[in-house]
Amino acid sequence: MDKQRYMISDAAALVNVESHVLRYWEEELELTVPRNEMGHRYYTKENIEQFMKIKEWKEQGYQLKAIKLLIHNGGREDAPELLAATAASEPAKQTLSTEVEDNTRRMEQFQHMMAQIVKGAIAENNHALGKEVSELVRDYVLKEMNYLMREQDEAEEERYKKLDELIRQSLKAKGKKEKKLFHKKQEWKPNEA
DNA sequence: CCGAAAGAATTCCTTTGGCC
DNA sequence: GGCCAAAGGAATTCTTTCGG
Repeated sequence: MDKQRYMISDAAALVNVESHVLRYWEEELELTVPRNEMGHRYYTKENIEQFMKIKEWKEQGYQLKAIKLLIHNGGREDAPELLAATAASEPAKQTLSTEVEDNTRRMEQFQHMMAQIVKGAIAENNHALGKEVSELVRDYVLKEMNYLMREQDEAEEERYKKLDELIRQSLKAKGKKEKKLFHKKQEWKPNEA
């Protein structure tokens, strides 16, 4: 099967970008573009489609790092959603109803995302991706842990407040009782030397 | 709000190799 | 040898993000 080969100028024209952009993307996204006998790049239809997809993602606002992840994730259909979910994690925090539902749902999303990412990384057996994924996961874990721990801290603080309040009330009640007893003792007051 | 820093994209320049 | 196309790297510009 002889595939049609395009020169960089042709490919650039087809993708509707400049040739240096193709070289730049190739380098930044760690793409493998075949070379001919002269060492010149040549592009197949698949390559061009890939670059078209990259351009589309760029236009949707994805950064090259994210696109790199998408590409090495095998162009999964749900990959953009994964990234979008990561990017939107902050505002999403404010829209949920109760704390319990919030935490449960977040943990589920977190677990789901972790599973998807790790699955992708293993499937690809790609070290570079592994590094990228670990960085992504690390950041996400830190954020999540920070958020959950802060919530936990607040809950604990609230508990301590209540406990403190109870102790105060208890002491107050006890104090009144003792005062009563004291007064009783005073009333009783036996003769002393 | 502004400046610094970082990332992305572009421009410019030099070198190389094929072809006439 | 001159021309053209392409590679590659350095420098520059533009855009976005972040901290004070």
